[in-house]
Amino acid sequence: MAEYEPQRIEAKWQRVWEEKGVFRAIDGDSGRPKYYVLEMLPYPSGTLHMGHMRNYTIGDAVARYKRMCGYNVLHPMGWDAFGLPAENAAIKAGIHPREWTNTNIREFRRVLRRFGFSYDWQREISTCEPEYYRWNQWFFLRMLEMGIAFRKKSKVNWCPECATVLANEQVIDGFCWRHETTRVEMKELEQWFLRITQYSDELLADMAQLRNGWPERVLLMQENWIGKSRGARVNFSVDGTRLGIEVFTTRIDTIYGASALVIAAGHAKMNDLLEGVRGRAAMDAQIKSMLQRSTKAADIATAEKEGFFTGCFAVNPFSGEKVPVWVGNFVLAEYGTGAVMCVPAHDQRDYEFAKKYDLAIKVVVQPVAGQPLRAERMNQAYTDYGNLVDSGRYSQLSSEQAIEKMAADAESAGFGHAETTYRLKDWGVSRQRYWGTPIPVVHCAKDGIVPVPDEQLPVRLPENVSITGLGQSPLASVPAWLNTTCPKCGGPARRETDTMDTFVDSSWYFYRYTDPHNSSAAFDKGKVAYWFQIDQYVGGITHAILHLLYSRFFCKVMRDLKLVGHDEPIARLFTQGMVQKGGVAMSKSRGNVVGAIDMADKYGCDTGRLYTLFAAPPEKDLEWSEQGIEGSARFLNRVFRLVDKYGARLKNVSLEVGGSSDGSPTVKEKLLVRRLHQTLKRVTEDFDTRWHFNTSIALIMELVNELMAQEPLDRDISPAALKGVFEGLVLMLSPMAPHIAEELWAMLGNSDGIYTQKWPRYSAELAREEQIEIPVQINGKVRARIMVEAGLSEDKLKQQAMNDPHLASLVAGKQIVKVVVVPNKLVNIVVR
RNA sequence: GCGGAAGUGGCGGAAUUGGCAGACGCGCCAGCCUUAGGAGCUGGUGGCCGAAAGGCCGUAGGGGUUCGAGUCCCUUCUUCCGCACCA
Repeated sequence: MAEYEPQRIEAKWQRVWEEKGVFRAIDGDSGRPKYYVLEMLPYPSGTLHMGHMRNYTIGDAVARYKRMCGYNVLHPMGWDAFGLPAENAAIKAGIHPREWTNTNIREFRRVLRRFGFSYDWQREISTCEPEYYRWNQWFFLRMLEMGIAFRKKSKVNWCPECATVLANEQVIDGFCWRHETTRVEMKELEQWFLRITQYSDELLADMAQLRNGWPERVLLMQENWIGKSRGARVNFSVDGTRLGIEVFTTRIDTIYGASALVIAAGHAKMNDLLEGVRGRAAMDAQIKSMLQRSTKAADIATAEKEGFFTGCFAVNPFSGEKVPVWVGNFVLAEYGTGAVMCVPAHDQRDYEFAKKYDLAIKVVVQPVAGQPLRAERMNQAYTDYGNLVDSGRYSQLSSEQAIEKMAADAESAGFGHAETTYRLKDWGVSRQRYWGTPIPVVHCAKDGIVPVPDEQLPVRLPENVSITGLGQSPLASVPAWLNTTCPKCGGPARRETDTMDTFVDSSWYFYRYTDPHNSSAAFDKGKVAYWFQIDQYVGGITHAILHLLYSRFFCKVMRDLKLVGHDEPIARLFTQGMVQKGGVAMSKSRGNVVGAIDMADKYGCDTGRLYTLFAAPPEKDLEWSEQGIEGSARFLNRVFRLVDKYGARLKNVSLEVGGSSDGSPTVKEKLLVRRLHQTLKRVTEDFDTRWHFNTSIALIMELVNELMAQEPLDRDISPAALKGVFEGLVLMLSPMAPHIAEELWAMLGNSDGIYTQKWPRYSAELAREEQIEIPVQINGKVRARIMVEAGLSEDKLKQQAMNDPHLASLVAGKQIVKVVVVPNKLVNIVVR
């Protein structure tokens, strides 16, 4: 009797798969449909734990299933290898970032291989290699030509801990995304940006293409992030000066109700406005304290509204009314125009501000129905649309009509116009760090900023750099690298010392997998055309806005460069839940990780895979349970023992998979074959539509339970029938627990591996039950069950139910009002 | 505050189209086997009443539609996630 030894079996089959190259994707194979399934590439740092493994296991199960269904599957893996931790390690331990990174990559590769994921390893990429980042530089130069990459002096988010600039997307509630306790500061710097805002509308509109394949909430988060808002700009002139202050409003229809103009503390015209105003010094002090306080978003939102009157008045261009100009802490300098009109009756924030500082509350929009509003009776703002009152010649228009007409009138009168604003800002990509892609431009005293010519790419990172984490970009301290000649005039020039945000690397990496070794282009257009779009992307929800938005943006740039023919790179996205322990996501810093290798050593990777798929549906968070994984281990052991017990007897039996034996099948044969096909049907459906692997596994467990219940399996069942059932079982298990499946397949006498096998087709005929149990209800409560022939007509089913003696006695003496019959499902007798 | 997702036994979860609530697994209980078990096998396991047959209750709370509701509608509550003074 053999014993299930997962480690031995797993190593053995991994070797076979490797030797036969069974996971290789074939470029341009026209005989089979293509399927590109991808898991988000990991950042090689720390240890791989079961949270990572869950992600890869889901992708792998799908890849293997699709391969069995006859697809030419592209399932690659690579490394997001540039980034800060490598540099920090260099500072701390004196290891070169490249060495640190490559050591981690080796470890990650070892773990992923240990789990037997069906990657085409020949396509492996690592973003820190010049062969890869060279194309980051190439794309950057194209974007420079297109005007999408540009330089501007701007206030940037600066993390003192990272000693570098952060993108808006990397600032979380005013703190660094890597350092939860480090407050992000604002600094004025010359920076490189990518003009993602040029695609704002398209990024929004093309979500229509993603509606069917992406989770609703990811699209929603992106939509909110882009934050499109239609409204109008209106210029208020400051009384007694030549100064104008523009406001942005989505509710121009309420402008007659404006009782103040409120500007942000950081408003660009603050200095001009306060010029010569009395009490200036006190105001400056207040402004300063307001500017310092803008920190954590959640605090800001709940903070008490504060402000002060500037002593200036502005003229409402519609009404000619003079309104006081205030500075308010609730107005954002970065959004819209940094100034708002304060309409207390129709905006809740304005209402609170007005209440505190005793500003006039003037109702100018009345609800269409119900009691008319009266300012003195209001205890909150009325923010819905309605009909205008006390609004000059616009009175009686509806809000909708007024919004359109007033914007048009403002435009023809020259003091405003309709405008759309976005929350999305251009993507700052400059980083004052070493371990990233050098930005391929030089600074020449004569010619200014000059792009490095394509043929001089890649601009390689110098290897001998002292990294201190202090001060300027580390690249500035390598004179041999820094000093170069200007490609234009040949004179002395200095290289750009900023490197690119690593999100640039991951914005297009999945294209490189289609052509990973191309040294003359980022990729061959034909290969991308063959493999794209990505049919299925699998990853965590954490990247809902950063990576997934940047990737969409890059795709559109590539399309405009005529490199790709599609608008969106990813047809379907699946966001799997996190693996938690103690109610929180596994992470090294929390110290609650369950190591992947530990699991493989203790139970075998098949058990680890099976458990992560079984414990919860893949989109849900999963709480790791040591007892749970024991259960999965027990199950695989049971299957192994069962096949082992009868395998020898079945080895030399030949058959059609899942077929029945000749002649008249026994009751046991019919039952087991039927169960197999019923299971097959539902497991196939789970793979094709829902990805609820937990129910698939439950069904397979039920099949195994039935087999055990029917023991002994060498009596009343032909070897061929039994072998057919066993083989079907093993094939179904193979995408989820591939190693043990191969072993069992071999134990059943097959010399060709499962990797040569097609996914079994179920037969509706064989799956059909002959006799089924029908619950019979009386007034909706189950009172009896009757066994009837399957597929019985409505009339006959009703008749059989009514003829049942037990039911007849229950119904006796009552009036039958109605009988509801659902063929093959149930009967409900309604009595009075 | 806005937006979204969710709420089912002791636990993870199942119920795919409105049709037997609790599949499957964990845990627990009892038994068998064993020198031994963190192994294996068999049976039981939502609550209440009952010796049993059986009955009643039960999917966060309340209401509704329906022959029939975990599923649909209204409403309240709770939890989690995202955004957050976005004008």
